[in-house]
Amino acid sequence: MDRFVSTFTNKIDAKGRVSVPASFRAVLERDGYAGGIYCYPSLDAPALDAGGERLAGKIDALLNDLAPYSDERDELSVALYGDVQVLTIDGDGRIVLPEGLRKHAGLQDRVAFVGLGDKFQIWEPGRFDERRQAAREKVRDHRKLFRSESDKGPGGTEE
Amino acid sequence: MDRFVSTFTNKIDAKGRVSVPASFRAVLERDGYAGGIYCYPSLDAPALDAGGERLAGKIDALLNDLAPYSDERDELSVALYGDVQVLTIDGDGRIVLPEGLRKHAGLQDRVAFVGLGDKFQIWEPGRFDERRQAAREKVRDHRKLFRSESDKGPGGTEE
DNA sequence: TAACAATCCATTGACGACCATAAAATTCCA
DNA sequence: TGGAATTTTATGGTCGTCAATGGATTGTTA
Repeated sequence: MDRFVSTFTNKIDAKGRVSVPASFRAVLERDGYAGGIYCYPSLDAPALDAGGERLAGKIDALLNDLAPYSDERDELSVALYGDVQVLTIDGDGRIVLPEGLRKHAGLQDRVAFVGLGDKFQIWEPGRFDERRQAAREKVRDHRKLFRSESDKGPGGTEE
Repeated sequence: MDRFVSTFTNKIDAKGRVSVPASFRAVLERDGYAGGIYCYPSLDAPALDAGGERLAGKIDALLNDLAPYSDERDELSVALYGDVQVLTIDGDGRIVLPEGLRKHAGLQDRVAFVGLGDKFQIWEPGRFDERRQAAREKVRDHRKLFRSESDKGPGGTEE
């Protein structure tokens, strides 16, 4: 297992600690884990993006694609790096979410960890449900991409 | 046998476990089985879609067609990865269906496994019957196309 | 020394591994 | 062909382990 998959909802305790799902921790360790996870506010959602070294590498790559002194790159650099927090994982697999991050995602007492393949997001569970409903509507539009293979009639051949 | 065929109805026990039909397990092992099955809510039915590595590969392929950091991809990722559960099969060939999935399909104490070729669906038996009735209505309209088929239904094992 | 952060310890509840039984299908043999 | 024996499959239960959670204790710094 080398991708973040599935959704897990955990509780924030009185001291602001949350357990990172065990399966996510396993992925992080394979992913050049260096004692902490990179976490920053999602650019287009009331959520947090998080991941390990691979995610950090992708951010670098994204910025390197932009012209070195462009306004666009400067703004994106600030937007990404400026808000990045390196959250250490304690001995029991928990992290502490700083106030700024909690506020951006509207986190109260429970958080949803949502696996997205090479990164994962942290959502307030209620908001995530709303977003998921909306996303499913859109996937419905792409249904045709699944159709061609799975709806073939009897007698179809496989590879 | 490398495709999921037939319908089997099994029971959910007190711990939420269900036996995956033996013939389906055989297909999964041929399909690059890696310890679990991928399962998510069907987009257009009160049922669950499930399959092995081949199905997971299709999801990846769909996402890889989209621009890496687009909003569209993020949304689809949430809908697909976020809803996907990796269900491990225990030593006796059983899986546990999490609450969220059970709710979407309206599963109570019995489930119908419906083979669809390269994936299969999981239905609440009553709902599946309704759907099959509807399907028969349509088949009746097109009966001329199926002249040669004399007696049997969808080929299912029913009790 | 008060306040806060990091580490350690304890409880509990869920899940996985394992075993036991029953029903059904298949094989084998008279 | 009939029926007994064996294997496969479905289902039920038990027990141990680990993850999630809550609380305590130590350390650090203003």
